[in-house]
Amino acid sequence: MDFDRSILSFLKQPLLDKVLAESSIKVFPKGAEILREEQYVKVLPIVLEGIVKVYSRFNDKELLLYYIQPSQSCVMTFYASLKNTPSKVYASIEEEAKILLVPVRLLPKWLKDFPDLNQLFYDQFNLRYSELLDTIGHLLTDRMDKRLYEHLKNKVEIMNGESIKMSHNQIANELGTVREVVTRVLKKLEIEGKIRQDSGEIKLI
Amino acid sequence: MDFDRSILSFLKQPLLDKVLAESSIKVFPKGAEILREEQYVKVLPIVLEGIVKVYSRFNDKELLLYYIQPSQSCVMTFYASLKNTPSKVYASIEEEAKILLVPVRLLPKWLKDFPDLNQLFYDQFNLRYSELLDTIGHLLTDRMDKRLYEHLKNKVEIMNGESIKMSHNQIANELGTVREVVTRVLKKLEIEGKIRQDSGEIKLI
DNA sequence: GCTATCCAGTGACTTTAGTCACAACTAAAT
DNA sequence: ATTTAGTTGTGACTAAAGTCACTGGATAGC
Repeated sequence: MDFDRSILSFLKQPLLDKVLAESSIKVFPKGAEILREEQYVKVLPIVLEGIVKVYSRFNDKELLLYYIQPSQSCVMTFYASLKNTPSKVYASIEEEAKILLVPVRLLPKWLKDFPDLNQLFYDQFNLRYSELLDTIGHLLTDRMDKRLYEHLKNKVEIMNGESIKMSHNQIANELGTVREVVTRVLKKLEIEGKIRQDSGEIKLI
Repeated sequence: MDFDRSILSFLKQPLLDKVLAESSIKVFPKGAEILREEQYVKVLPIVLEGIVKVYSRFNDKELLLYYIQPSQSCVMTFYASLKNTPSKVYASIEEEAKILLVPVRLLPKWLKDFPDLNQLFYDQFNLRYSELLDTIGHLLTDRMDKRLYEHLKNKVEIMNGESIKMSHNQIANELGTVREVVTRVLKKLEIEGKIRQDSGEIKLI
């Protein structure tokens, strides 16, 4: 159980002890798929380190829904587990992640014994809903150049890095568009002096 | 307190009595705005009869988010009230509605005393999130003709009526597009024999 | 009646994104 | 070293949606 306890500060004693006693910790490598659509869920993941990406797929198009950062959980998984319904989304590891796996069979009891825990999930639900609303707003009103630029800006912030190492194709997927469009728009952003690309890296300016 | 009690069957005794004792019922006329963005909320509405429309606005464009049908509540309002944060969405009356207004100051206590109540809100949150996901899916993959047709189909189903009486402009707003596009696409759907328009009514076929 | 306002219809045009086809480069694999 | 697969860059084209400008109808208020 080697991790920074302050990450779980949202869990008060004595709940924290109970959770830790029943849970396990696992490290997942970059790129690992941890949740497939239609999958039934048996553990609730709480991210301790790293970044998890949650996305949806429509026909052949994908769309990034949100990132789960340390001390956040996947509220979609929570609900799916609570109701024992299959997940509607996918999750994969964006940056190698250490994840606390909480067995869901104990959740109902904990929610009863520690009602404050509900707050946590309400907050997450609300957060994700708000993000989705923003996404819709962007889809509806912004053109690709703005969407792409905001996406990149958001990405470097969340990864708290300098640059982005992704293929144009991957980026296109996250935005629900196609490679050529990304290539073209990136070039345009480069000419406008907003980004710089070299050797497969994209740097914001 | 004149309404069909079975609509509130999701509230078990003795909570139901407490809620009814503290709440009031009000009838709102078609078109009334009951929630503005950025508004702080003091009552949680539970729809007993009629339909409430919840929508969002991005710059000048609107987009329909969901309908609240009888026995449903507005989970966005719930959260806003719980956290005392302003609402991010708008709500207006689509069909004259009888609404139970539950004062939010009592909610925290009730949630503690009757933990099952949380389920209700989780369900609503999940429902709304799923709907929003669908909306995004349609925005991302469907063209206007399909979006419009599905929208109309959905609308008659929810209103359980036969036809739709709305101006092209209103429809355009709900879909986040403009009047001319709706006019044109409706004409196209009419030629394809999927709908019929006469004297301001749209009938599905 | 006359006028103001809202609504539907439509042609012409522009813009944006997506599609197609193909060339050139890189890096890993045998 | 040669093949293979994945990646980027581009030009030409298409399709969809949005914009503009204007028409004629319907309706409500005075």
